[in-house]
Amino acid sequence: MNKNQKSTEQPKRQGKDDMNLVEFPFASIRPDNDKKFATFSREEKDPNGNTIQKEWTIEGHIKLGLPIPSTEDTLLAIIELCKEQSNFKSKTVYFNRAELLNRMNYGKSQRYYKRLEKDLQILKAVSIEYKNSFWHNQQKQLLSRGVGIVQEYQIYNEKGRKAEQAPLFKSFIMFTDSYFESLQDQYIKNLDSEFYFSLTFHIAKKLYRILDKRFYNQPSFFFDLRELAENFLGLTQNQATKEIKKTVTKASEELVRRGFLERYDYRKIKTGKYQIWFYKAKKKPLQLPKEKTVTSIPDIFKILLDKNVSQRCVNNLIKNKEKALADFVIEKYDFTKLSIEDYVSERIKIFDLIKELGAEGKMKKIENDGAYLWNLICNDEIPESYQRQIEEKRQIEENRKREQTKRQQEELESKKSEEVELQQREEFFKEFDKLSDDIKLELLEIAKKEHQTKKYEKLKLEPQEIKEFLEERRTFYFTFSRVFKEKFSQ
DNA sequence: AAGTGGAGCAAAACCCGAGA
DNA sequence: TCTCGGGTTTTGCTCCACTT
Repeated sequence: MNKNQKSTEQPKRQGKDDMNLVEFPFASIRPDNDKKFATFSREEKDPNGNTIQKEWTIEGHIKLGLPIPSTEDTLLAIIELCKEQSNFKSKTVYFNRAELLNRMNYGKSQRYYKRLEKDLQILKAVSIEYKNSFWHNQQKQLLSRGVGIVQEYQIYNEKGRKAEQAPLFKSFIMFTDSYFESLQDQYIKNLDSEFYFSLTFHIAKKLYRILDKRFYNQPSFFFDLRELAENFLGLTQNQATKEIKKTVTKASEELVRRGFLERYDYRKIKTGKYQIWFYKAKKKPLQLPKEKTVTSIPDIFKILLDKNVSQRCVNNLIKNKEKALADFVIEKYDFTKLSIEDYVSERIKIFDLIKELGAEGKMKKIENDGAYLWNLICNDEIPESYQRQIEEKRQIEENRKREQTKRQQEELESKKSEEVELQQREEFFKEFDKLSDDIKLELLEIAKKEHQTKKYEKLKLEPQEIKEFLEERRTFYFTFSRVFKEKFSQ
């Protein structure tokens, strides 16, 4: 951020998200210029419990193909701009490429400029056909509808001079009437665009939007893993489950790391079929947690002396406070908000960590403690390699803690499910005892055939032996009890 | 048969310095 | 402030050997 910018607080960004677009994969994660359209469909229940078949087809640019993840980012940034510029009163949105890229947290290299142009080309060409899947917020019903997004755009090269005021000399995009109307109908939700654009993985971004919508009125939500991957996130169809898991895990991890999710977990339904559960974080971590114990001033300076910082430097620091530090350090940190004691205490912690790494042989050893620490305080000089190591260490510790809580959670859940299973077993054997010998044998034959392995193919048991056998063989018991349920639920 | 781990690939994303 | 060029890293995916 430019230091010369006005010191007044930046107005809060007014990100908005198109709720119809959240529901289906808009951008293909794996770009393929030859693929000109994609269709997705799924069954859902309407509020009355009726099953509806939703379908969604997106057609891309004749040469450039389907939208890519950045196309979706560009669209969201433009929607945000539209809200900021006219509160959805005007379908024309003016922009400057550098500012738009900045908004999306992208760099300003030529690639991004080219990509932005490509995104606009694609947005202009894209057409979406909703079948039973376009929610009309005024009619309050699902419609079938075909819409384009961008009717027209212009890129004006601002190079070397400021954009002139006349609209002719500005870059702009103009939404199509139908798309603009849907924006005005307010089937849009707030989007924390600062957070959204700060996410690294495109899949994490999409997942964030989907979950943010779901979490509106409930703290947890689950999806069928494959359905989520293929029909919401837009991952390649028919990938092996473990591949889907790998990708979805990566995205979910980022959302946990960034404090949006408290946790997520997989539940195996049957072989190759998983549910994934997401739990919303209770509080959004707004800032780094403050240390509870702040060492008092005299203690801090004693520590400095203990670590061989010279008396002269310490005196200077006591007398002049932050003015004892290098100018650029004073500029870098806001000492109206950060006390000098906290700043020094933080540096000492960093120093201790670096020292520890040196002792472990992971880093070059510090030769002169006092000089090093003073340099760390006065010039804020933290070697990059040390920073990396510290970051690594922090991550390892964080992961360890997360793993621990996850394990505890899993143990608790498995205990619970064990209890449930025990109860079910008891109930099952109660019913089982009532069966006649013939039925028991008949069920055994069916279960042998339906069991996932063939190892019981030649099993011969007397009716009175079946119960004991089932009590000992857990997996076979499951097959048997399933067969039992199927037979008696008819 | 389903699941895991790792190597490797192509393309996109990212980074950074230099020039207009 | 915008554009360009290049080199490096990351990402989504496939393939294969191995384990459960």
